[in-house]
Amino acid sequence: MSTQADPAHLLRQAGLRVTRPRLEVLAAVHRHPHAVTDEICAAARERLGTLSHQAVYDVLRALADAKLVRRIQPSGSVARYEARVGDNHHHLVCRVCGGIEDVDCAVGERPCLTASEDHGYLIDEAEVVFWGVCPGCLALDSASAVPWAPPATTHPSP
Amino acid sequence: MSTQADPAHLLRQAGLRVTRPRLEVLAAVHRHPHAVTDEICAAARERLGTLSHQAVYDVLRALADAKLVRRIQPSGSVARYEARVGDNHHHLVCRVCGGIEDVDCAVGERPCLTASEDHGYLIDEAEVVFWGVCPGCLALDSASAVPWAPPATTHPSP
DNA sequence: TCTCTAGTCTTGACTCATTCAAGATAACCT
DNA sequence: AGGTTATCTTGAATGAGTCAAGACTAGAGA
Repeated sequence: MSTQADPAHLLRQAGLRVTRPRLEVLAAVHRHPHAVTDEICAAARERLGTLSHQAVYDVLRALADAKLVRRIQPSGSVARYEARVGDNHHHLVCRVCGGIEDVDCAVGERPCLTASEDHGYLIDEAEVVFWGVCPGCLALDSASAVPWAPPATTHPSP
Repeated sequence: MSTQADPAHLLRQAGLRVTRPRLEVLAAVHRHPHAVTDEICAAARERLGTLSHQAVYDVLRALADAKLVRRIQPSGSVARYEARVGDNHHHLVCRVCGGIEDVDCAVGERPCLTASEDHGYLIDEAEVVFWGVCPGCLALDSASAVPWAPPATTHPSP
C-alpha cells in the first residue's frame, strides 16, 4: 500500500478490472484535461495501437461512475473529461473558442453554494461555469472586427 | 407604446420580423418552461396546425440570440428553453428524473459570482446548476430500493 | 499453473438531436 | 402595391452517443 495513486490500484479499489484500455484511457485523461471523447480515443490508440470507439465510451463511463474522472459538458459542447476529481473545482469557458480553464473553488467541498430555495431537493453539488472570452480571443477581437463568428451565443454587447 | 411586453413589439425591438411561427414559439416557451425543442414544436403546432422542425430550431436560435428566451442545457440533457430572462436566476436539476426548478439568484445581475482567478478572461456570466434529487424521487427512492436506474450519474453514496 | 466465467472489448448497425442546402413564401420598407 | 430579403418548408446529412451479439481476457478458484 505504498502507491495510493497507482492507476491500477485505483481501478481495483473501485471494483474495476485492470485492463490496458482502462489504464491508457485514464492516462490519456490525465495528459489531456478537458479533452473530448475522440481526442481521448486518439491518445489512447497511440499507445495501444488499436482501441474501439465503443470501448472508450464504456471505459469513460465506468471511470466516471467510479469517480476516477469527472465528466463535464458546458452548453453547446460535447462531453469532456478531466482527471482532477474530489476538489469540486469549477470552470471558465470561452464563448468564442470554447477553451476551458479550471478555477479553484473557495469552499472546496460539495456543495460549495447553498441555493436560496431548495424546493425540497436533496442537493449534493453546485456546478459553476463562468462564461466569458479568453485573453487570446479578446486580443483577436480588438485587433480585427469579427475574426470568426462566435459559435452560438454572441459576445456581451458594450 | 403602452404594452412594452407585447410579444410582437419585443420581436420588432430585437430587429426580428413578426411572424406567426415566432409568436407561437415564443408563447409556447412561456407556457412550458424548461421544455425541449420537440415539446415546443408540438405546442406551437397545436395552434398553427403545421410548423416545420427546422423553423422551430431557427426561431429558437433567433429568440435566444435576441435574449428573448434563454437556452439551458444541463449535462446529459438536450437543449431546453425558458422565457424567464434578464434576472440571471439559476437551476436545480434532479439527477433521477431530470426535473428542473428555477432558483432565484441572490445577486440578480450577471455575473453573480466572482471567480477566484480569472485567467485573463473577460467574464460576463456565472452559470450555476444545483444537482440533487427532487422530493418525488426521494420518496420513491426510500419506498422501493431502486425504482429506475439513475440516468448517468449515481446518487451520492452515504 | 490451469481452467472457468463474468466482466470487457470489437464490430457494425442504429438512434436522434441538430444542422445544411435549396427553393418557396411572406413581412416590411418605400 | 411591388420589390427585397428575411423567414419558412422540405428533404437530406452530420455526428455524438447507444444498442446488441459475439469474441476475448482478467482474475478467482481448483
